[in-house]
Amino acid sequence: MKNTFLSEMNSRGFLNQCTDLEKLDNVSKEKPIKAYIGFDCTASSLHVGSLMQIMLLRLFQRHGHQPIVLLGGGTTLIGDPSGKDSTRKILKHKDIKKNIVGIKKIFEKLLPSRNKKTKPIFVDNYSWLGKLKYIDFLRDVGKHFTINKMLTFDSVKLRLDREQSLSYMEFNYMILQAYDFYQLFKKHNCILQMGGSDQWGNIISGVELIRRILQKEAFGLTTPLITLSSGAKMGKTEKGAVWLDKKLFSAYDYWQFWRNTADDDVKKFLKYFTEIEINELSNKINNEKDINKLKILLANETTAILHGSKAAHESAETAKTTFVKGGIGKNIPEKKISKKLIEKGINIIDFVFQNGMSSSKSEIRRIIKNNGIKINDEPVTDEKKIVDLKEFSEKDYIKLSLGKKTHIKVKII
RNA sequence: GGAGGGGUACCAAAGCGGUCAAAUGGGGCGGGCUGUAAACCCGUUGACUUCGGUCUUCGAAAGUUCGAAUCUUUCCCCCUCCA
Repeated sequence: MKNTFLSEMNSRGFLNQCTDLEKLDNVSKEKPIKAYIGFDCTASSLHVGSLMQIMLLRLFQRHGHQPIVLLGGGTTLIGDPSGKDSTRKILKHKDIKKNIVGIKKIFEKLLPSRNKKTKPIFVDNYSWLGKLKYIDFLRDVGKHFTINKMLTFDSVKLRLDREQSLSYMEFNYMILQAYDFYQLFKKHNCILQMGGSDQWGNIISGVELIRRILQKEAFGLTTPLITLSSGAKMGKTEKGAVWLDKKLFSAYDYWQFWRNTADDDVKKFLKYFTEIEINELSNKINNEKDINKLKILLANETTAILHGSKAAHESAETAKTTFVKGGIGKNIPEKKISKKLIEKGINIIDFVFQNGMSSSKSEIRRIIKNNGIKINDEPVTDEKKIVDLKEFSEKDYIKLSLGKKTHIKVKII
């Protein structure tokens, strides 16, 4: 294979399954194609769980193709049963609309749009699903699906096997997604649908629907499921989901998230989540003995892609001064406190509590007992300690730490 | 429609009148060792506390009792088997 979008996908480890790899490669070599990935609109932002799909769209663009981002304003009303144990709570239409606005912003940041030929096309499947007429839909689309076959798809089968209920509404999800593909094929000549491996069933339903109605060939391909060495789900931390929106998850935290990647996941993540040329990347991976340097590289690259290289640089510097030099970096969250309060003196527990480092005073007490609270890197041993101006004798701020990783700067104003 | 089993903390799961803020395991958190990793070890894991305690928890509500997660009644929800 030459350096095509598929060959790069393959060498970066994105390729899991494809309906017809060879043919798709040929078609995409001849001329630019369009591909789509659908995204649920269950929240107002996306989190790293969706990042792989976004990286895939960027890769697709780099090779001169045009991506279509399908925002599931219609399908989110139903809820995809794939890979889920139970029915999700049903969202209101107006919430979904709000979510779409938020999610679109993320994409606008992550998918370059300067080049007219590769700039992303945004569609909301509510625009056609919302207009469907039930009887017509059943006659035109429903007749192409057999219950026999639908029952064999994992999304349905697993639920039934486990005797978990699957509503008729959810049962229809795959038909709607198949119909989406059909619509995009017709309207935009979109010949490829991509997605995570759990989407395989839904994707091939669409490929088949297109073949049946239009007698045309469409393609589907999936990416592997990301598994962490720990077995946990990607993107969950003690602070909750790792959002791609700066307001929900700061650039510094984002950098830290990647910096804290487990050893066994680093190489894989570098391939997935950075855009370092693949040969160059392989060299780096093979020659770098110090795995921590690779983690820093990963954190720098991923943060630069999402929040810009300036934010990445600052986060790296902050981490360096905070963790390596034991100082206090620029991007450390800063809290302010009035001089008056400090002059009066404030109990350490209240001080930590008011700075939002923990939501429970009991927890703060416990952590103090375990030497987990530090002021300017000195452990606080007495939970009755009063914080006053003495602590600020050298500078107008102090470094307050909870555990090894949570540090804030408290400044007097 | 019939018969039975069950709902306990973040999750799983013990407890079945007082010694229960509730065993144990997982997860989380803090510490140690390290490399801001993994593994391992120690501590901790309802809230508040003047560290004496106080308050709120065992599906929901009402009741019995000096005293209830434990007994009674009603209600809600899950599951298994049979038809």
